[in-house]
Amino acid sequence: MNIIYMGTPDFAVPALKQLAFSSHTVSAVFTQPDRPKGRKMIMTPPDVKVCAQELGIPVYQPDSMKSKEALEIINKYNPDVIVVAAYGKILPQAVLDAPKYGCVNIHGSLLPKYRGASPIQQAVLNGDKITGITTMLMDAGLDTGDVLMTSKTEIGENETSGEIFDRLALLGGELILETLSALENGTAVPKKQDESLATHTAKIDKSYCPIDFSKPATEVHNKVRGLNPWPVATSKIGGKSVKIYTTRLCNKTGTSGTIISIKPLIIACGEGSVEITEIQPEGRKRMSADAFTAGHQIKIGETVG
RNA sequence: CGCGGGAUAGAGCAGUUCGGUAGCUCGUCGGGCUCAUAACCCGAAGGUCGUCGGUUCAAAUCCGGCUCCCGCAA
Repeated sequence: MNIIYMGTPDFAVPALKQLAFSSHTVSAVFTQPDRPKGRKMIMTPPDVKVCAQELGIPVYQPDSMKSKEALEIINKYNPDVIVVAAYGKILPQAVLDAPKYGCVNIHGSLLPKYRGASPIQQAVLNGDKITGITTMLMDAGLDTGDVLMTSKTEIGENETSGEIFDRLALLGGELILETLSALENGTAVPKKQDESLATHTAKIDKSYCPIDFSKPATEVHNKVRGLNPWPVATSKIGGKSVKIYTTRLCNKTGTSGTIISIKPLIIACGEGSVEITEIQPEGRKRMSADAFTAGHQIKIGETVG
C-alpha cells in the first residue's frame, strides 16, 4: 500500500521503520515542526523526522493540518492509508477522508480505556497489570474511532513507563503491519468502542511530580515508575530537592514521610514503605541510593518531602 | 547573553570564606573476630584537585579564559 505516515516522538519511530522495510511504501512523513529544547533552547528535530531522513523519505512539518496546503500535499501522494502514531495534531475531516482506507491510528492502550495524550503513563500510574496497543480507524473524536486490532502485554511490578513505551512501540510496529494486511484483504472487522468503558488521560506535566508519602507505598511506587523517564517523581531530602527515579516496595513500616533505614534507603509511606534505589539530587547526576547515602549525611527519622 | 548548582581516589561528598602536610562515608585488597555474615575491629593501596594561563616563596583554595555535567524555567 501507499502510505503517508504521521508521528512525532520516539514512540512513533519503530512503526515507521517496520513499515518502511515492509512490502508497503511510505511515500511521505508528517511530523511536528522542530522545537527549541533543553537548557540552551536549541532547535531540535522530532525523532520521527530524523528517522525519516535516514530512510530517505520526504518530511513535511506543517503548523496546521487544517490548511489547504497540507491537504494538497496529502492528495498529491494519493495515499491508500494514513498511519498516525503520536502525531500530536488534530486531523480535520478532509484529511481523515482523503485516503482510500482512511486513517489508522496506533494508540498505546487498550481502547476505550485511556483515550488521550498519556495512555501509557496512566496505566502505570494506576498500577494496571496489563496494557497494550490498539489500532483503530480514526474519526473526528479523540481516540473514539472503531477498533481494528489489539495486542496485549503485561506490566511488570517494577517496570517504568519508559520500558513499557519501548515495548509498546515495537508491538505497535508489528500490529500495524497485521492491521494493514487485514484492511487490504478485506478481513478487517472494525468494532465500535464501548462508550461506557471509556476513560480519558490528560497530558502529563511537572505538577504530577511531588511525591506524597502519606499515600500507600504502592501508590508512591506507581508514581515513581509511571513518571520515569519523564518528568520523574520528586521529593525533598535535607531541604534539597531530589528526583527519585526508581523504587522497590518494602514491607517495613514507620511514621509516613520519614527515613526508616539508610542502607538500603527506605522511606515509610502511609501503608508500607518504599526503598529508593536511584536518585538525583539537584545539580548532580543521577546516582544509586548507596552512592547518595555515602556522601550525604542522612539520619534515620529525618523527614522527607 | 533567562536563573542557578557542580567537576577533588573506583563511587558519593567535605575542604575554597581567611593560600601553607589531601580529608570523610563507602567500595577494593590484606589481616583479625565469629558457627557465620552484607555486621564489627585493625591495616594497606589508590588523587598531575576538569583544562589552560596569571598572581605568589607557596594555589584544590585568589584572578582570568576554556571544556564538560546537572537542576529550574520554557
